[in-house]
Parts: sequence; structure tokens; C-alpha cells
Amino acid sequence: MQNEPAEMPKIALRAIRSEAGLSLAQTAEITGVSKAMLGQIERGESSPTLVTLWKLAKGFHLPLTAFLEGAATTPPAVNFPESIRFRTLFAFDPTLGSESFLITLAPGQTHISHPHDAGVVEDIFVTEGTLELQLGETWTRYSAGAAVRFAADQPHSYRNPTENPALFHNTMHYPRI
Amino acid sequence: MQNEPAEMPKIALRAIRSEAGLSLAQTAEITGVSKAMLGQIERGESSPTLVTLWKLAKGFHLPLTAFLEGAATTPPAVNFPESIRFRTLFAFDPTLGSESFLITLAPGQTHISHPHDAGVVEDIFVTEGTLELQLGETWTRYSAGAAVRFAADQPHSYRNPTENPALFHNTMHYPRI
DNA sequence: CGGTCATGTCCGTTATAACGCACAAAGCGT
DNA sequence: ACGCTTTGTGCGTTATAACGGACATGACCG
Repeated sequence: MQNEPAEMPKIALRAIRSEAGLSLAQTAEITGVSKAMLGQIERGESSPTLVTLWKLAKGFHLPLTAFLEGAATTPPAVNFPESIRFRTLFAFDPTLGSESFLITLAPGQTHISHPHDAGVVEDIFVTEGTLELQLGETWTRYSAGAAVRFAADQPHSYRNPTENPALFHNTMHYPRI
Repeated sequence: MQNEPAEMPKIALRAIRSEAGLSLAQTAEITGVSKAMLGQIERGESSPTLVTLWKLAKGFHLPLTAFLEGAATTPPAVNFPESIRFRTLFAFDPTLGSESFLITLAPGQTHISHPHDAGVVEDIFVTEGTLELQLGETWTRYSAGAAVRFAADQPHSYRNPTENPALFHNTMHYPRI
């Protein structure tokens, strides 16, 4: 089983380069990788070294993952009922070790969460409105688009200090081992 | 000009391997990369090829990004050729076995995702607009508020058939072997 | 103290990534 | 047409990634 036909990982170099409107020569200039090599990489005739990939990333001022097809991934969607306060998006799954919720916090409301087990990590992503999170003594304010990850084995609270509802994503990770 | 001291990208191989409690020989067995080469990579004496990195990722059933330390430390938002925007909310964490993105799909755009490793589960939550997900042959439409979980070890695509941008959350789970 | 096994590193050879330069094809003036 | 430029690809050489097998070290056990 082990070696799959290998489906050699393809590099998004050609797409990125043409997006930037650069020639091979120009790309060689800014990346420090030879023109010939760039061509071979684009045609899949060569499997670049990590240092070469690094040069490309630096030259284009992009993260390395921008060139890797298999690194970042994709999405889809489905229909669900609406307007809920505390909605379970994905129930706990022992194999995956996580569960996630969509939480709506009404204006002025505060929610106190008791500490979870040691090692548990919690993710917050604010999709709408503004939310304040208390960790230890300090409250921190987060607005739509903010993403926070923190250790959940400590007391923490949420509150919505605004006049509008706050909507956020909450994912709990229960680490393996 | 600029060859910056280069800050040669470091590979997290040793950490991942010891985490899994494997010897070099065992690792060579499951990845198909020779023991000697694994040692050199771990000591930074060799810059692995993309195919080699790929073998490592396959062998450990991990995404490629799990091995790249400096990959996520560059820009936060990436522009893909096809007008799809990936913003990394939480980079891959081997302990938690997950990574998550915020994805914007422009009107009329389609994005094709290659199958991931067996057992990989993908979560989608639509926060804004409408998008369609293809699993196998069938397209399904999802609107804001919809949540989907599906096996990512199959080809899948998403598209935005509307006139407005679609915004959704994407979380990848890499289950323990 | 020897064996035996496991670990990781060193060494010689082969495969191939990366280079520089030269070339063929396509574009642009004049 | 003709040069001149710019595109990308081909070719020979060099650098190095990758391999298999031998080696040194330490752990465990008689």
C-alpha cells in the first residue's frame, strides 16, 4: 500500500507568475532561481528543493503554502435552520478530538465559562459584531474578523458590550496523547 | 542583492518523528525515504526535494505544512489566481491535528480541491452569501448559516453561482492514525 | 565481560536538481 | 522584408539530494 502512484505534487508557480505578469527572466531576477529551472518546475520536469521553494516564496513575498496545491484546501456548503443562540455545528468526535459551536451573544450579555481539562485549547472567530473575552484578569476586545486561540484550562468569560448582537464561532480542541 | 543570510527553512521532522515515537529505520519504512537522508534532513545537512517532502507528509498522514516552520510566518492572506482568498485563522498544530481557514470565493468562481489523505475530515460553515459544493457527481447548494462536514479524501469542488461574494469557514481535521 | 540488538551517523555511488549559455519561435518597430 | 528584442526551451556541466550498505555507539541480557 504504501507508495501510491505518488501523484507528484504540482506547483502553482505558473499561475502565480502569470498573475503577477512576470516573464521567466524577471522571475529569475527577483527569486535568484535560474530561468531554465523555473521553466522545468512549471512543466513538472523537476521537483524543486526546499531552498528553491523558499527562494520563490521570498521573491514573490508569499507564504510557502501559496505554491503547494495540497497544503491549503477547499470548501462547500449546506442548509440549516436559522436564528439560534447556541448552536452545535459539529458535535464532539473522539477521532477528531474536537467540537464546534456557533454562538450568538445578545447585547449586554455575559457568559461565564468554567475551566476545561488541562491541555484543552479553544478557538474563537468573531463573524459579526464585537465581543470581549476575559482571560485571567484582563478583558480583551475583538471585532468581526478576529481570531483567537487560547488555553481553556483557565477560567474565562465572554460578554457583548455593544448594542448589537455578537456572533462567533467556537471550537474546542481536546489534544491527543 | 539580496541574498539574505537566508534563514534556511527549518523542517520539523525530528519533532514530528519523536512525537510519534519512531526510529529513523521505522520512519524510512513508512515514508519510503532512506534512513540516511532522514538523518541529514533532521540535522539540516540537506534540503529535501518536494517529492521527498511529499513522501514524508504521506507517511505521517499529515499535511505538508506540518513540516514547514516558517511557512505560516509570512503574509497572512494569500491571493490565489482564481480569485479565491485564503486567510489562515489557525495554522496547523500537530498536537490538535487541525488547521482552519477563512475563505472568500468571488462571484462566479469555481475552485477544485484535490483529495486529501484518507480519514481527513473537512468542516465548512457558510457565514455570508451562497455557495455550492460538489461531492462526487452531485452539487449541493448551501447558504449563510449552513454547516457541512464531509470526508475530504475524495475529489471535491466549490463554486459561487451568485452575484455576491461567498464567505465561509473551513477547518481541516487530521485524525490520529 | 562478550553477544545481540537497536539506535543514528559516515562513506562511496548514482540520480537528479540547478546552473549558464546558446538556441528557436514569436512580437515589434522601421 | 529586415534587424532587434523578448519570450520560453534545449543542452552540457556542476552541485547536491538520495540511496544502500558499512560502521560506531550505547542498551539490554546472558
